[in-house]
Amino acid sequence: MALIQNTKHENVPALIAKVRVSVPIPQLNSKNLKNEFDYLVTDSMSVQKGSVVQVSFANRIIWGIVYECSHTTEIEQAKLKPILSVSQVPPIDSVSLKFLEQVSEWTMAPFGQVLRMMLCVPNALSKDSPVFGYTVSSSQGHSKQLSKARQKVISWCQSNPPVSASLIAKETGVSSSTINSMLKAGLLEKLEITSELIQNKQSVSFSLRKAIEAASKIKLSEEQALAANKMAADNNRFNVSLLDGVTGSGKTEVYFDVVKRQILEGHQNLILLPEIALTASWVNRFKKWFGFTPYIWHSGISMSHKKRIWREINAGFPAVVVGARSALFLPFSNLGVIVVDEEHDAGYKQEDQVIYHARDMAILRAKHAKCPVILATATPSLESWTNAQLGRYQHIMLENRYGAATMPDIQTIDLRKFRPPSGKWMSALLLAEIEERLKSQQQILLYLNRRGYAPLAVCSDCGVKQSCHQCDSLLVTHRLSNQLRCHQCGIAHPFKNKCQSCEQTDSIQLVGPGVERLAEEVYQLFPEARVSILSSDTLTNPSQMETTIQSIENGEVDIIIGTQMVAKGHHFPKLTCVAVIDGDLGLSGGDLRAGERTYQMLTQVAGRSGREQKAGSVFIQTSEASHPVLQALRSQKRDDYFELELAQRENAHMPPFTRLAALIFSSMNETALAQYVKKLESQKPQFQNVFIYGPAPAPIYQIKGRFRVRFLINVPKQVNIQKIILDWHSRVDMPSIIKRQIDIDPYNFM
DNA sequence: AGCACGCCGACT
DNA sequence: GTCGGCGTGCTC
Repeated sequence: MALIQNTKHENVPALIAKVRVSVPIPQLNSKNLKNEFDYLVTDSMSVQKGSVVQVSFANRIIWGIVYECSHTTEIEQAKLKPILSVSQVPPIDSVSLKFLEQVSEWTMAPFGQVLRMMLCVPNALSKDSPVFGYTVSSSQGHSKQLSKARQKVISWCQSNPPVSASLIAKETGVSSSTINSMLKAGLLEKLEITSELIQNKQSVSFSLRKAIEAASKIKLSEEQALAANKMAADNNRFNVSLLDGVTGSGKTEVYFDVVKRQILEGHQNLILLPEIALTASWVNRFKKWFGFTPYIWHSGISMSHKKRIWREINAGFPAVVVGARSALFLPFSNLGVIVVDEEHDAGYKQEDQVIYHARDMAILRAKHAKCPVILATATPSLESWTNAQLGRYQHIMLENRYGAATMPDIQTIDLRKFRPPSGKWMSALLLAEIEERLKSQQQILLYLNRRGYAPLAVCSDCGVKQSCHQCDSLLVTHRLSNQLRCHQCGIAHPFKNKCQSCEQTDSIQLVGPGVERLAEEVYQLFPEARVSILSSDTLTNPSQMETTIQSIENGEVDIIIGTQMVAKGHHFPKLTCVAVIDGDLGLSGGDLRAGERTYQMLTQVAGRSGREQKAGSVFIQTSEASHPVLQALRSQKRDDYFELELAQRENAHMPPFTRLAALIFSSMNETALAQYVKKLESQKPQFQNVFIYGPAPAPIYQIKGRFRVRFLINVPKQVNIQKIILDWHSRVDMPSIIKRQIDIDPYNFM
């Protein structure tokens, strides 16, 4: 933190100190773990730890962060370059830096790559180019006769503060060349205006408070208020609350209330959502409560908005940021509370570059910022639920739906007893229920988590299942686009009804249902009904999504057919019946979390039913009606199922009782990869309770020409898995043609 | 990340 | 014979 002092030299900037700068490059280098490089400081600059500086690096200019001041260096003087400039933005908070360090340590990603996530808005760091505004020239009286256009401009400018030419042109309806010529003629004067509103913490805080006061007051139920008070009571230190409320219980409003208290205190607040598709209706709810719009942060936000948000957050202004997982890496310096909504959602797992789980990193961030975290969900992850049971998290339950709404009644339909006719997917029992709802004008949601028309296309002549050439996965038939598509890599072939193997024509048989095929069945049986299909194939952009959601809310749709994109977050007031077409989907398959995920998904879908006055019902078609997941759903005894699942995990020595890490090595060179991996295998650490499985070909062995081999490590929770991996790998030099990917706490076992 | 350097296929 | 493909290596 030492400020570099001035030297006596007057004109020539003297090189007076060496500092170590961390640069955002994704290179992993065992000798330089923090991607630090030494630079010289001239006496005209003042830098301290956290200062954002511009340096010349490998023939280009990049932004980095000063990490160490006034130190000695082993680098020869001639190689050292000076820092080019210091950014105007305040130095990055040391708490933020510590957080980045720990993310890098935990995920084993290079520090530079983690740093890059924070320095992702270069525009925010560089100085703004000056912005000019125009006013009526003071020096000159208008001696000459003015044209109409010029008169307009003069009178507009006289009664307005100086603004940009384009704004004047827009306001007065003249062309910008008029303004230019007036400037030349000396009628207007150009002067620099401050581009950013000159604001400070106090004024921002004041206007947010004003907005909240003006917003309509919505009353929390007694249960909600109790929950909010409990969480707000323990406000100014690190703690985790699991806000565990049934679907429709109004969790959002409860954490809104906590956030509101923090904003009134002048703090910054971060609310994470698992996907941006949910934000539109969420933001509307927010505005109603707070009377202002939160800062929205995700990959689609424009650079100019990001710049403004980044700067205000870095300057410590009070704010509410709602965003995707990347929002965690904003330079917060004044955090009040972090909320992780839909805590259980797999969308929080970042699977590329720095591999992390946003929920876990949010908790880490809060620990450093000494602020509370709220994990909100109707279906906690087993990890969080266990932590709550053990008392590590404060467990806050909301057991009732908001207002008059009650929980839906959940039944299973045994497909072995009530088998639909061949090529059809809805049982007679279900059809009767649908008919009844249609008569009384209630909405029905048919849930089938399968895109397209049919998941399997098989040749009736030679029996070959049509599959993808690059991916080892089956091709899905899409009727609406008349294509065969691979859902793994996205490749699409026109559907020609010709076998890829024996080339027989008209031999392809389509097996199994997708949403398109289900829609076909619905059209036949209920020709009068108004049907809408919601899948990522039919709704390709947010505005399409909006209009469809709107038409459902307005009651312009009778039957909704949807994939998992309808399962979460939506509130359809007229929807009273949810039918899960295939409740077995997802229960099978060797995935560690298959049961847990199915439970969460079905609970979420079921939760769409009966969210207002009319009671809802849910029907799940299944041929495994006695499966524990379905039993738990029927009896609405979630915790019994969790206990059962946990017992199984404990038995199998699996998370949350142990910790996993997946290591994937890949290379174009198959033999070099095999050799390296064999060496690694021979050096496997031998500890009690540390299990290393592999090497085994990854489930998708080849991607884009790279061969992939995987190790899986399983250790007791208290073991430092990162250290084990590091020690192990330091024993064998990795050839540079091999790439290494480390996934701590993997969710995806592909 | 970028960007230069370096070693093997299709071209005037 | 060269032009340029991208695989590999380096950056204070």
